[in-house]
Amino acid sequence: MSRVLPLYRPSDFSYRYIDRATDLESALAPLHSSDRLGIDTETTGLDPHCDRPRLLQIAAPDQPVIVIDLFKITGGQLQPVQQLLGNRALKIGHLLKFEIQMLRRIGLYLRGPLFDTHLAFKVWNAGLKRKASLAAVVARLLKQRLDKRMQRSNFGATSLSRTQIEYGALDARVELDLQPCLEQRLRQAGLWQVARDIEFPCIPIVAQMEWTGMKLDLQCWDRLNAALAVQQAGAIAVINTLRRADKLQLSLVPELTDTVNPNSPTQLLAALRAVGLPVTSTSQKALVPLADDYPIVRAILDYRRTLKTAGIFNTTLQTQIHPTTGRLHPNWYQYGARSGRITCKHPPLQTIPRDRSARACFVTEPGWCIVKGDYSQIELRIVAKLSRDRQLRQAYGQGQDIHLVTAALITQQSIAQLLTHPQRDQLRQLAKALNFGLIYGMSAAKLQAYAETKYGVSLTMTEARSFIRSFFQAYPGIRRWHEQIRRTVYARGLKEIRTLTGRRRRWRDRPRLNELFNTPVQGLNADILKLAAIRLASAIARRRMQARIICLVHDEIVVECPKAEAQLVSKLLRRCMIAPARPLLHPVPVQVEVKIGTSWAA
DNA sequence: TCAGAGTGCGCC
DNA sequence: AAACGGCGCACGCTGA
Repeated sequence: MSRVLPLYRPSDFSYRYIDRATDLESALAPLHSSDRLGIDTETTGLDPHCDRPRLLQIAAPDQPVIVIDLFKITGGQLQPVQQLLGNRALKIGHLLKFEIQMLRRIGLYLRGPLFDTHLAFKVWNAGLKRKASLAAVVARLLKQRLDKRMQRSNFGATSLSRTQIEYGALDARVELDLQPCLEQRLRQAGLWQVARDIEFPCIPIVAQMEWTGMKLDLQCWDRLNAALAVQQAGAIAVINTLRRADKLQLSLVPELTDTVNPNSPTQLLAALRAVGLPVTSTSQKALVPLADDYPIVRAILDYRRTLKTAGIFNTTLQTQIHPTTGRLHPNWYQYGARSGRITCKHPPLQTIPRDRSARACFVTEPGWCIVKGDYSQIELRIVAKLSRDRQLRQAYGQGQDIHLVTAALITQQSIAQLLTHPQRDQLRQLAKALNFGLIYGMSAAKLQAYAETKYGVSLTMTEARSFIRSFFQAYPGIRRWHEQIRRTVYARGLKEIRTLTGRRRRWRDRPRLNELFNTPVQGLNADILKLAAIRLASAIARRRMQARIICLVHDEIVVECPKAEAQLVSKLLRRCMIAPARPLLHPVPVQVEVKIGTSWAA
């Protein structure tokens, strides 16, 4: 049963509304001695490149909240505000990436250590589906109700109502009450380091990525889409030879029957069965084995592949180019995935096809270039570290091709023998499927399907089972690592697991084993990427360079910089990616590949 | 009519 | 018993 919570309204609450530049300096003076400041803005909208901040509310302990009207006080008059925002006090806010961008819009820069109550709540709750809005966090932690009715009111109005101003002041004030409460919980749960050293320092980078965005070469993109359209037309022509099964039976005039909609699994399945194909599903897994024998199946798979690229990117990507900046400004979610990974949408830059032709459309301004760094096989290296498997560690230690090593181990051949093996490439592909699947506890049935669809390797169930057996015999450390997680977490019914840095993922119900195997790996991967980005951003800032991080894709950092900075950026990028990873993966070596180019394809 | 679960597939 | 994890998006389909 949900009881109605009391309205949030601290007894000592007061505020001062400042709309004259002459009052600003004296109003802010008492706040300079405070070591923590609650920060909030009220804006005319959510787009930092179109909309404007109207109010800036700054709360300090035992002081009235200062509410500054940014329509009335502007430009150089805001100098005293910048002094405060740039000082060494802890800046506390909810979703600070947004405040940072809005303030930047009017030339104010928020500096100093940050404490984000949204992210702190995420760190504490990762894995649980809990709302993390300010009101939700206040309700859960302070057991009070935050009045949000003014949130969508018109903050662009010439004069603001008393209620609007008070509402803004309360939002800044509540940050001061939330922060110690959240910090205590994080400390008690052993999550303070993750919040302080990883999540909070990452906020300005995320703000920067949203603010800067990425440039799309529209002509390049159109050419790509034209080529895709041709491929797609070809595939559709083949598919159009299919007729809707229901009409096929009913109609005496086949010419008038409808062709099947290739996007409808139901219609497709019926049509394929009607022409005599032995299928029970139209999933990739079911269709791939038939592709060689039936052109129609090949056409369906081709169609789906081209549709994917064309569908998302032809229509949506172009419409998402910002009218003011001419660039794509995705939303980045710093704690988007339960594992701690960053996610991205509108547009989903992290799912842009990997081929050169697609990524080459992501470019930069004349005189600038793109430098990108990739971790080589970071997930498998993390497994080598966590499982302490001797084989795996040794292979990485000697810089061997890990997929080939696995191929050698399961076939009981030496690598030298394998190099001259007639099916060398196929065996390596199979080993790749094993490496990526089995570390997270994949079943024989799934392995069979996975090897087929992803790597084009056909296996019988018996073969799949025997490969799994050989895999774990070859890597007994991985088996022990699984066993240990099963024993110490799964069997005890624990509902959380952590990464090496202490990041935690929780479950409401009992987690599945596979999730328990995966989370420490994917989570540590996220930790490493964030640490690397933080290090790089600070190296760039220290040198007052113009370079900026514009995209993070799980094991990849993309930077944009003037050409003159390229060499230095590539050096820093490599150094900053290796530095945090090395101690976390020790003794497993880290490998980073850096490229300089004029597009994301580099 | 519309929200939402389901399918399928792009990325890591 | 059931079994690789993490996402976002477009689509057809379903049920209220």
